[in-house]
Amino acid sequence: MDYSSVKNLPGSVKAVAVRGVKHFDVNMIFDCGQAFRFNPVEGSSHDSEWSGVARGRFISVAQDGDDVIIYNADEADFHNIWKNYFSLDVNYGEIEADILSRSDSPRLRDAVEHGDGIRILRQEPWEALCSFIISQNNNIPRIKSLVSALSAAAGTRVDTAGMEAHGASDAEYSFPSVERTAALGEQALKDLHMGFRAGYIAETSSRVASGQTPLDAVYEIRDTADASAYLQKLRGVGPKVAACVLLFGFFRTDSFPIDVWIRRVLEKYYPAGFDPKSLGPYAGIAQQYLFRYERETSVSS
DNA sequence: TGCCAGGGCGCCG
DNA sequence: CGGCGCCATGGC
Repeated sequence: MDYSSVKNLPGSVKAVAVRGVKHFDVNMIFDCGQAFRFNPVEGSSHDSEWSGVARGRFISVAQDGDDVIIYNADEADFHNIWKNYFSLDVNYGEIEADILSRSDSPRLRDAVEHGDGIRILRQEPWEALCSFIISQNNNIPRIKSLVSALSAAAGTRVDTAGMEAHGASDAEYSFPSVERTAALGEQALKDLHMGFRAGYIAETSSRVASGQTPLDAVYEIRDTADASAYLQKLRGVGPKVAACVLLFGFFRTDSFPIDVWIRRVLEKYYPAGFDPKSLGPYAGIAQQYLFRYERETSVSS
């Protein structure tokens, strides 16, 4: 547990305060490229605040030191949904210690120190799968734009009453179910500017929705390499996308996505080769620290 | 303006 | 199998 107490807050909008939160930095969590539907809240009265749609609900997550306030959620919602979504039932202190115990790389140590506060979100499998198909050969701002457009086109309206001051637009939409995505068809996806990804999403969504390759089956696959191979049966899913889906959509923390940024890290600091298994059961979380650290230290240089 | 982006596919040796 | 060109699009 990385929090100490939970309590409803009075106010015009329902809100829940989570106190004594550890290893939680809302800016890092939503700005590390794992989720694409949250944006910073302009004019927030908190130190930092991000809002967006997850699990079919519009929420805003504000942070002041060790206090986290979730707007448009109450204590029951926290225990039913958000505790799990933010993996607050997981002890990140132990995870960081485990990672560091398996490597003497000063680079990794720096990355972990600077990345403390990142948490892996437990996103829904189809949202993760579709989002990371969209992510291929794309940049994060445009990924967010495309995921937002897809949600508006095929998602359903979510309640934003009273959330205008927390970044809610006139209309917010859930991420579309795989069935509704499949119903869109390839041409509609092209019209959303998905480009060459339109065919991938059309084919994969109908294959999943029809039950030919159900995502639930992944839960039954013990070995992560086998789970990756299963996902790669889907069109538009290669090793990188599969790894991201396993890490962000199934919380398989040993899954280690290798993208262009991580490839640079490995080439520079592990020229003799690198085996993700050497980082243990939380290699995927270590990857997040390295990913953020590499991007952070290479901006305008 | 041109390079690049949290890659995968198809083809070629 | 390993390497390579291509794929649409727009951010920077």
